[in-house]
Amino acid sequence: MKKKSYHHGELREALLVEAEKMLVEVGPANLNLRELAKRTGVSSAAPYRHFKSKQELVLGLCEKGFRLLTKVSLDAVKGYPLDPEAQLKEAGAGYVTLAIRHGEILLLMFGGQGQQEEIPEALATASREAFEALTSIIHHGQLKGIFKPHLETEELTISCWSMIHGFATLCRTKGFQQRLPKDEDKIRYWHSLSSQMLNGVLC
Amino acid sequence: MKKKSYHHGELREALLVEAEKMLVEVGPANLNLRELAKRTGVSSAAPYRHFKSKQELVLGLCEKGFRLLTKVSLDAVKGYPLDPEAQLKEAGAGYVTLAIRHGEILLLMFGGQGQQEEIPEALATASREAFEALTSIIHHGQLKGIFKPHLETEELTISCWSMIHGFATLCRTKGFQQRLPKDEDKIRYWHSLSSQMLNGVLC
DNA sequence: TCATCAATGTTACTATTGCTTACATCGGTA
DNA sequence: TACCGATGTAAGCAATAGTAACATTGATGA
Repeated sequence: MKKKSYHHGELREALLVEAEKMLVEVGPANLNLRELAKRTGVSSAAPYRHFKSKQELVLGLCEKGFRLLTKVSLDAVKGYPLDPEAQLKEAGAGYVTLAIRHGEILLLMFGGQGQQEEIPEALATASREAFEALTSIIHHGQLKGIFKPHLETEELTISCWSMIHGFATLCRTKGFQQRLPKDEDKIRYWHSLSSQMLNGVLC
Repeated sequence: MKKKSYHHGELREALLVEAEKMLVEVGPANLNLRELAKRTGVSSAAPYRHFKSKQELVLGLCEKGFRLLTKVSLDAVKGYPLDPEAQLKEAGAGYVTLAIRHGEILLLMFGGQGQQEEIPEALATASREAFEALTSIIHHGQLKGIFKPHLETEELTISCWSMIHGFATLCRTKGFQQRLPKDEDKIRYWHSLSSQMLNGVLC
């Protein structure tokens, strides 16, 4: 049981966790710090000790999201150590799962909020690492001669990311939800799509 | 020269036009009705005669966006009347152009704002029509035997849309902007990518 | 011709919310 | 143990979404 002291102890992390829950409930437009503070059990000014502004809190969420994204690719590599093609498909499936479970954050990451003028170093790093993790899969696939080796690695990565990212974000639109109501459907659909989509990548 | 009367005349449309300009300048989070009203030259309460809430104005922007998207596909068909493959590539290029010119609206359409609980009929229709316009290209391509005919049309459409949509939205992320700073670069890049990406679709 | 009316705009207001300032409380440490 | 930096609270300001009551207009029909 948590001690109920004057100081919270891990307020920053608690705020991020609560913020995502709230995001799911009320949407990005209705996320407000007063309510968030109340839910977390602190005064409305307390969050400002950990985030300079509401915007910075949102960027904190984005950073978490990119780290999740990186983990998706890394886990895919671990899951199929010697099979870049399987890694790529698995990474895509993980991406889709992420879109289902943490869709609101994904929207922040690639949506309006996370795309402002000044991007903090921590966020830029997290974003770069996510891209590099996927690039690594592609690169190894090229070295093994499974993915087209005559193309630029980056170009191939962007191509793959476009497919994965596009499908994952489309999964979150209303019209799509009607076609694929259940989460399992989306994953299954991804596996079906990825085969034909990756035709352009495989040798 | 405009007449300066008590009544504006076309306030609804004027607000939408001004809203997009403002969106580009200040971002979705900082879009506010007071400033928008001032820019349009009316009082801060006037917009509420045309939009029940700020949210509804945003949905109005989304609707405009989907109509632009529909036009992209229809124009591609007109441009290459008998060549579904060229139509598809052209539609993709148009999509990318749209992402460059009206990126903020595209983010609203597939981002958080446009994805709320109740979607008005007009917006749902506009969205459906955009999807159908692309579906139509794919379907004709299948009938002509250019696109894989043994696959479900819808599945093929989703596959294509994922690729196009993914690349178009990625075009708007910071990391990407560094790699492809100029607009022409992005279009050229698209043409380069689309060839390999469409490998999974063509016969 | 002109009284009427619906549409559309304005002014004045409230409630909410982001953020700041001044003060309170805690845990670690010299 | 007395201090101090980190972290919390309370109170309040300014901006903004939305509402209500009133003003202006052009169209309509007796």
